[in-house]
Amino acid sequence: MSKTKTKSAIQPTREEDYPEWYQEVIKAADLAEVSPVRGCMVIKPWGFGIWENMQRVLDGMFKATGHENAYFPLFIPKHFLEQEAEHVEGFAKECAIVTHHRLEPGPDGKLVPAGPLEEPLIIRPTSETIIGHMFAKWVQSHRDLPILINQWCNVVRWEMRTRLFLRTAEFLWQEGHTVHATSEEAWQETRQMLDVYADFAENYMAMPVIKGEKTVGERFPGAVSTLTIEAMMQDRKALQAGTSHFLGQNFAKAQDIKFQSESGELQFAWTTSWGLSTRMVGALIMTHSDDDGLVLPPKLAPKHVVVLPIYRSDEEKSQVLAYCDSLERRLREKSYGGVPLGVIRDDRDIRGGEKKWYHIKRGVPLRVEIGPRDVASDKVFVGRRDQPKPSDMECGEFTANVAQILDDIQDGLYQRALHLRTENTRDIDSLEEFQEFFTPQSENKPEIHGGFAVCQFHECEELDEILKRLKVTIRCVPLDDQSRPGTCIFTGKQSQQIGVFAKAY
RNA sequence: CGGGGUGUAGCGCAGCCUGGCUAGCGCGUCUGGUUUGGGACCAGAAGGUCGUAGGUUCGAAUCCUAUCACCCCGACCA
Repeated sequence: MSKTKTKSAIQPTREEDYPEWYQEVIKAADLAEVSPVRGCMVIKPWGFGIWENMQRVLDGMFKATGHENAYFPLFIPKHFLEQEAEHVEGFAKECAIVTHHRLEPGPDGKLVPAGPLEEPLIIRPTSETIIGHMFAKWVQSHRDLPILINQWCNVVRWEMRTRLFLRTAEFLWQEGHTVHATSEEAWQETRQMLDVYADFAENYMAMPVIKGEKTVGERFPGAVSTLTIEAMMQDRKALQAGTSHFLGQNFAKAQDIKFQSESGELQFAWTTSWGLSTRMVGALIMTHSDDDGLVLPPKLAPKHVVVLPIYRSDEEKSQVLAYCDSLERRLREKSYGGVPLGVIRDDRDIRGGEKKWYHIKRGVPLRVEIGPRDVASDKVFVGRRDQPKPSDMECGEFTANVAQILDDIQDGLYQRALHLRTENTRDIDSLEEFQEFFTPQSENKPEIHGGFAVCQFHECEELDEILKRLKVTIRCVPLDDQSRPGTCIFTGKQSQQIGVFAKAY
């Protein structure tokens, strides 16, 4: 055992080459693959199943907080994007543009674009402008407010680098857009949705997050304030997992979203927007998976239990399968996390070991192996994805406790992730220590190092340069920590706030 | 968009420098057999316009030119 134990299902291991490990986990779990289209991925059923669960949970949360779903066009007329100055500047470089509406055969027989459009159409990188345009029509009176809208859709941002789920030219997300009569109410909405995201991350993804505010440099283009949830991946880098923006009156003024107040005067409205994308699937992978492949938090797993019948003769087969039928029936009556327990059976005619590893690599939380011996003793052989060794259980005990076992896995994953973050978060009060913290031992092939550094700081150009050199970014100013006066550890200037610093995706 | 690299079977690669029989290897696939509470073994088989277009040559995966795509390092980013 000790001899073979060193070999993991995924190679390289996290320690050996984290980025490569990440790619291999996706491949081994059959979540997605690169497409023939530059920068775009194909999400395969197992990966899309995770996203569907994310959608289901989040959609429920949005509706519980009073939001409604709607749909707006994929195309945005170019001049819409030009309305808000900072917004244009932030997104112009990464826009895909449609300039024609027809194809015609060219001289060499190949199709060439014809019928140029009078005004080019931008493929939405985000929908503030098109939705704001509609809002301007919908809002007349204070009685029309608030407007609480969410849309599930795809967006395109023409990025240079591609990493499956983390950064692709096209990705899926939800974007919430709301309009309010007062600044206070819009702020409250911005905070509320950040809390919804944090709730989702911690209680469904089992991923601890830090809630914070982005600094000016990291803010959403056009926003007054951007709130974020930041998570630590297993390579100790930070991943921005969701953002909620207080847009103030910037977009309302740019797009003329006005209403008549109770007292009859015309006022600009206050807007917010908030979004969370398929990047969360990447976050989930990098938070929990191990050197044997994907590990899924049960609350978002497309399936919870896989039943693996084991038999040789036809006689054994009928016995074992009958037993599986009855077990599966009982399991399907159960529910977990508000949905029926997801049970699948794998009775493909392949070797048992191969089959077992197939499901380990895909991250199915529970494997139940049933052979003639188990049938005879009314036991099941239960393998938990979060534990190396399977164990025998009374069949009745298993079916009675399956939800609790899944909860236990869910909780264990959260605790493990929280532990990693706690272990690798450090309060730092000198530049020397900061540099040491973020400098790998070996320069050529940097080992996993660093983490979250919590430091007193003051935003300025000098700080930007230091951070750029170290490839570190300010993740956020944590909301939980009250601002406190002190000295910037980088420049010695007066400082009013502390920040979380990390290398980031 | 700058700097570097790679395109050869479904996947991973060798061959290229120094041009030469019918382009190889590993994994996977298929067939047969032996196995069977564990990612097995043996034997056999299928599968390639060597990224694309042009050029040099008696002869090009190999040399030259152009082009496209992808990867890595920068700049940008949910």
